[in-house]
Amino acid sequence: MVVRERGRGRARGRRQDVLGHVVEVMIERGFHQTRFKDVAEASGVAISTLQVYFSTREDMLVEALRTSTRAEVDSMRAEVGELTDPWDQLAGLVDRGFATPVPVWRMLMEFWTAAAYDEALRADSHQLQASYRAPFEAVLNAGIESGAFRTRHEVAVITDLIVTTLDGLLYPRVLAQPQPAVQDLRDLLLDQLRVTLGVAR
Amino acid sequence: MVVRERGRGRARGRRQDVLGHVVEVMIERGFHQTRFKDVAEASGVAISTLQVYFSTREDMLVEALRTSTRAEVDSMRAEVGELTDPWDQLAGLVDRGFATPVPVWRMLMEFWTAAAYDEALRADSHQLQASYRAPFEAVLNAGIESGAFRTRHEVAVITDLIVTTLDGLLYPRVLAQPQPAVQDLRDLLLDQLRVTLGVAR
Amino acid sequence: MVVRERGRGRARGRRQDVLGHVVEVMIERGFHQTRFKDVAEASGVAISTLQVYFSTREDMLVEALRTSTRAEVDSMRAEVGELTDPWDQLAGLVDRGFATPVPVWRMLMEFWTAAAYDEALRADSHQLQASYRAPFEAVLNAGIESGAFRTRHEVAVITDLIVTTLDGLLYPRVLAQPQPAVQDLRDLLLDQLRVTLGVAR
Amino acid sequence: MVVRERGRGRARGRRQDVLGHVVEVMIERGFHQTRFKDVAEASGVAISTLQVYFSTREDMLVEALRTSTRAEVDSMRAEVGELTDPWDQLAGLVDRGFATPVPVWRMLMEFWTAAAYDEALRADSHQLQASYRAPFEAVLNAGIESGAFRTRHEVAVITDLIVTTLDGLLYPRVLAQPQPAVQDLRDLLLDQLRVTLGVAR
DNA sequence: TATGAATGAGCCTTCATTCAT
DNA sequence: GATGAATGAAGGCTCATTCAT
Repeated sequence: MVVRERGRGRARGRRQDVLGHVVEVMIERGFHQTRFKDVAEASGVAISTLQVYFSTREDMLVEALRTSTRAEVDSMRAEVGELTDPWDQLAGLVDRGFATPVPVWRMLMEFWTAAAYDEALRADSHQLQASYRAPFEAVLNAGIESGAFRTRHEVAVITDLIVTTLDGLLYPRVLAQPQPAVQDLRDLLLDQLRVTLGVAR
Repeated sequence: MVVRERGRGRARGRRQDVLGHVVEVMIERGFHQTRFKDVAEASGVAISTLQVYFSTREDMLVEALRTSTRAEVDSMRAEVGELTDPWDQLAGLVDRGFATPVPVWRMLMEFWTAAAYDEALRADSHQLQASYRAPFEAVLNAGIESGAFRTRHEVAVITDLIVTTLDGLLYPRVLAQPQPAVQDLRDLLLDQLRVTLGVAR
Repeated sequence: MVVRERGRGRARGRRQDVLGHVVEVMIERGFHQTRFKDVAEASGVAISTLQVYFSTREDMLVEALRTSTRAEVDSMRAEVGELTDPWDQLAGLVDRGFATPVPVWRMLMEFWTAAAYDEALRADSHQLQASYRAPFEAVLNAGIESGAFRTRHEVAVITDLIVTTLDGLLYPRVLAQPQPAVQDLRDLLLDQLRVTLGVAR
Repeated sequence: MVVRERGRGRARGRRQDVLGHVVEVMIERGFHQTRFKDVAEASGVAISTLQVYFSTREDMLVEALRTSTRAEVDSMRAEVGELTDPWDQLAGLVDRGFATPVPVWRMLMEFWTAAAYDEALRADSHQLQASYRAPFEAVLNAGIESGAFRTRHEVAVITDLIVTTLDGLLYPRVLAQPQPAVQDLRDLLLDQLRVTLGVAR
């Protein structure tokens, strides 16, 4: 029923479209450098219309970050769930993390740096972290329960290690730093996890 | 050498002082939110004087980031070198990383996010990364040569793992996220490194 | 005549209602500070509907002032006429002026200040003044004809004195100035009028 | 020493000049219609400079009103003092009031209407009223003490009557209303005051 | 008739920068 | 060398108004 693009609810869809453009612009120019003008040009929507949609520039940017980061984590969580073997699932999650495209890293960078100066966004970032960690902890717990994993470390700590390492990829990827070599790093990390979880090679 | 405090030297000293204030302000307000006005107020130096010192706002901020990040890495490298046992040295470096104070993380965050949009700063960041990695690689190589470490992984990759994990602490610390539990994470990381390097508990 | 509440009549009634709200808002915020938005919120009518009613913001405000000031003077004129003794009538008019409530003063203030910058409103203000003066002149003339008043001054000038004094109350009342003391002022004014009109105490 | 128009204190004089232009513009366009742009054009000073001088538009307007109203009252008070006979002094003050030029009335109108919506200005208006009333009360008291005036009314009330009547001239003058006839009104007012004060014709 | 959607015009404000002292 | 004065450029925001339903 895309046909009824005209009528009272038309603005709703356009608003959503714009949010996508906001993220694009933000990735290209950075949070604080993103002007209404930029988004207007990128989206073809008049500045004043943007203000009707989002009230304030800050609100626009924040909403864009909120929705896109949430969507990103949701898509990750959806993507796993299909595998059944605990180790495969874990490795899948890790691989997903290593495969994060640079634009997504940039978006996260904008989100987190903005959060460093914004109380509300910081709270959001905590929620986001919890959402991101959940699948890891779930898989680890499932593996332990099923006997596939055996470890003397706490699930939370193992998750810490994985997630922290993945987060540590952000700047190297965004800044195109020569190190780390992701493939080798990924192999080493999984190697160590096998030892830690008592999984045969 | 207090003598050259007058003449050209005095201005140089004042300039250096100002750079410290620039970093302070930048940590508090963020790179793009740091105005001449803020630095003038923090340092007690008139705006026009700041411009005499640094020409442009961007130049001022970039110089401040460059010098302070370099100083930070230099101080870290100086701090090690005293221990003799390879494992102790490695653990020392790791502990140093875990002990990084939040303000330093914030400074790094500003540096790296700025670098994401600035070619020159990005080059700087590559140099900085090399400087930061060097002591880790040196210790690892020394340990291998002395027979203290035995591993089938490349030194560069092991360094990748350590450094990436440490970098991954940045946002959690800056954003005061509940996870990771640094102490436990540190223990797990060292545990795994012991296995990887064939070091007895 | 509730019947013509539907059709063209209903809109007319709603329009009238809105005019009342316009005056309310104008008294609270001032002529030039009164936005469509304010009136829309106060009246529960959509902005675009207001524009259908009144075309332009200025038109809306002007119409509201015109109708409300006229209504105010009309009500005053209606209120008198009942007393028979000329002096009582005159005193009644004066008392009515002294009893003018602050909101009415504010409305007049908005009307007159707007008129200072609007030719059409200024013409209205002249008409209004004439309407307001008429009862005073009528009473004075009647009193003179009946022999109740004896004076060597012209009726118009006496009216001037009364009306000007009453007008002079506007800002003190609106601004809640400590002076004048209205009761005492009223007594003194009437005292002097007795002398001027040759009326015994 | 007008010569040192250049140097550190140059801005001071320019600022004062601008305030005059602000009043001019305000008289012509009204308080709320006075834009930075208008003042910039009238004074030849750049908008941003105006903001350096006065910070905010509102501040600029308020300061202009404050200083000009004060100056106006001061000049009135200075102008009297020269006469010696109490009645002549009183009549002089009244005549001064009747002679108030329309631009001054407009300025007062702007001041008072602005004060109606601004707490701080309202306080100013109270002060201004006190300053304006003072000479009237002084003359009345002096006349009573010297025996030139004899009255059973309080000085404050007589002052109320005079000042209120004068204030009542504001809108008629600003709006060029046909009434009152100022000369006749002035004569009647003075006639009545003679009676009230027991002064022979 | 009534209203939601969209937009351009205009204004205040912040800020870096130039200039003169 | 250091600083106050002045200004242009640019962005956010408010608001009236037009258009389509």
